[in-house]
Amino acid sequence: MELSDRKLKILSAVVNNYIQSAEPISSKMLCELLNLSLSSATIRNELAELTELGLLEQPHTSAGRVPSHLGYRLYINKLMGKYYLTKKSKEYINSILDLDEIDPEIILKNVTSLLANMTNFAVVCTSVCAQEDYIKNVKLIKFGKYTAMIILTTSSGLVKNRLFRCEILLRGNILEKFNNILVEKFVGVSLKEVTPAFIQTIAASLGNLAFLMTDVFDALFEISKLASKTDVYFDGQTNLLLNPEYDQKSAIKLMKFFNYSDDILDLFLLDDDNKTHVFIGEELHHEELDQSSIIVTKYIVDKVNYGVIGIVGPTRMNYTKLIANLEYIASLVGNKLNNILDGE
Amino acid sequence: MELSDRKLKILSAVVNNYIQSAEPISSKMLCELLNLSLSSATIRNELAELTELGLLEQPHTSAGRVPSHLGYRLYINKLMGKYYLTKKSKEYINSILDLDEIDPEIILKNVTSLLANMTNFAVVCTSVCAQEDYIKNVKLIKFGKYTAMIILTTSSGLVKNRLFRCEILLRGNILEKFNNILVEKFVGVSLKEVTPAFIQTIAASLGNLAFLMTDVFDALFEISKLASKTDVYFDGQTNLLLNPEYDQKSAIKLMKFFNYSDDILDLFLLDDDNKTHVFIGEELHHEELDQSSIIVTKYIVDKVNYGVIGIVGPTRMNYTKLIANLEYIASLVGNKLNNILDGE
DNA sequence: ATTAGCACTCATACTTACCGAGTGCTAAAG
DNA sequence: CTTTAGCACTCGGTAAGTATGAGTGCTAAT
Repeated sequence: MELSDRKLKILSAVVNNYIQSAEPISSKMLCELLNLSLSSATIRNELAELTELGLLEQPHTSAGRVPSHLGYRLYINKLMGKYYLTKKSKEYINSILDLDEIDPEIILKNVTSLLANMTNFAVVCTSVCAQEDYIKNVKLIKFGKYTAMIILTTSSGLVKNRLFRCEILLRGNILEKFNNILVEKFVGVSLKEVTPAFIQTIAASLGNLAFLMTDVFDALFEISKLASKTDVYFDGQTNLLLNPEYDQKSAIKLMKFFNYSDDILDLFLLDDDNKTHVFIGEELHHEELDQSSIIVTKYIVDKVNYGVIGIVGPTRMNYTKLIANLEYIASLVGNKLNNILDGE
Repeated sequence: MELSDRKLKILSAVVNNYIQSAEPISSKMLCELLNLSLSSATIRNELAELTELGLLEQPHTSAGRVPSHLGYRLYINKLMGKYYLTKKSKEYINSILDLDEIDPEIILKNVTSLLANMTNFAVVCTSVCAQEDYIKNVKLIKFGKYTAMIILTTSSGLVKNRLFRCEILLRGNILEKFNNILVEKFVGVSLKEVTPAFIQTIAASLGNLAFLMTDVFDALFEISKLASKTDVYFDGQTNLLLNPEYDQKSAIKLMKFFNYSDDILDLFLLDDDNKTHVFIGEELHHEELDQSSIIVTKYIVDKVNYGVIGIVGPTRMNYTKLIANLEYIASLVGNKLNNILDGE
């Protein structure tokens, strides 16, 4: 079914204005805004049909129109224009990100909080999904007579460390020996490969020594597991409280969802394409998020690896502007991490 | 001015019951609870005098009584009994903390979230305030042609790492040389001593080499600064939304305060004594916290060093129980960290 | 010093009324 | 066939009035 140009124009106007004002849009209001030299009655007819089609909704009989989820969907897919960031806001973003910082973890935390503050919504950001990550270096540092620390650095710039306890007395340069073995056997190994079975194989090749290294291997396994788990940075949850669409009750629900559910990340998983995606309300399939939308995109590192950055806010959000900001920041982050890892 | 025993008993009953019910306490209610074989009229007279003294308040003329800040203060200082944790809840706490984990950062994060979940309030916890902390080890790891990572471990078990960029090409074993110098010159040095001036002195003693190490020294300075800054773990902010005393508006104010104010830590600074402290409402001197109280205590590590753990909630909270839990957990954490650092 | 009794206060809930923004529909005009 | 003026209708929001009942303060008797 085809929609007339006029209908599309009207729908577009409703969405744009509702995003601004948070109030249902009336026929009279549209009359003024569109200056199509049409009477409000005509607009009303059009609105009625758009409502019939499920693209608009009425909070109650005597209220103006509000976009439905379908309406938003159409708007996002077809109608909304492209937003171009002002030079000023680009500069602002650059000024925050262009610090000398080259630690990926810190950069990503900064990005998350920057975006949360700029948008006044909640922001989720993941570390680089370490599909192809391998062990770049591993260090053992003596800490006490029976305690040591293992520090693992990966090809994607991640550093994880962990204290662990050894059953055997760590005297002399025994840790150094262990360290040499770890380096020899594990540097260059993909994180995914570091399984108990794999470690077992290595251990077997070491004869008696392997027995002394049980705790070291355990620690290596744990730290590898940790390093291959995607980190999730989450900021600005409380920003959502400031939005009129969330009353106390739904805000509480939302917060609980964010705090107790471990699978927020699932919401941000994307297909293979590198486009920005928008999920609206019910499309998220979580009752708590029916009034919320998510905009999510990838930042690409090293051509194949990537992380995701996403914004969570009420369905009534300024999609064009947010998408522009998000994509700009994602591209910056991608570049930045690329530069760092290029090992230049 | 002396208060009769009976008055104290009544005040105590008001606080105890108000903590439970969150509703103003009436004279009739007290009559039943106290079974002093007094009529409600007598109680009313007593209540009037306690109100006169500023220990109780009335939300409005025809409502029951609620403790004032002064009332809470008296209750906490003099009246409340000691709460003994049940074996079961001790066991519960132990079961969560007695994991094999020996990484201080992870332990403290766990403690913070455990306490937040147990109490349903917000919890703040600091890392060990590193007054006496010194550099235990420092490592340089090559990362790219011009990038390296510095990893600092301190005597209190802290590990901080940071990527940094070098102007000079990092070829051969040059980093190893630098590393040896750092270890030789800086291991054992107190974190507080690592100032630009101190570094300058060291550099001067190295002659030409110092020039090549500029970036390394910068990185060392940055990472020392980072390591000597107390970490603050904060959890359960959104729990506060669940409390009836915070309506949308005050909750928003509170969240803003928590998010944007860097000096939350100030609220938790304590004197030299090792007792648990309670700050009630206005005593905190922050308008946003007028309806809130803080309970805070120290965990002691190594006899002299300590960190703090604190609970933030509405003034109407179960002080005895919370104090008991807090102190128990603090002592566990102290012991645990002691064991780890004892280097056994 | 204690208590029964009573008038008084005030938050809460419920009803009623009214306003006005906005709609849907109809019938006339273009 | 499209557009529009006009009008009745709907319904959320606000305000004002009313009843209810829990709880108080005070007085006078015990």
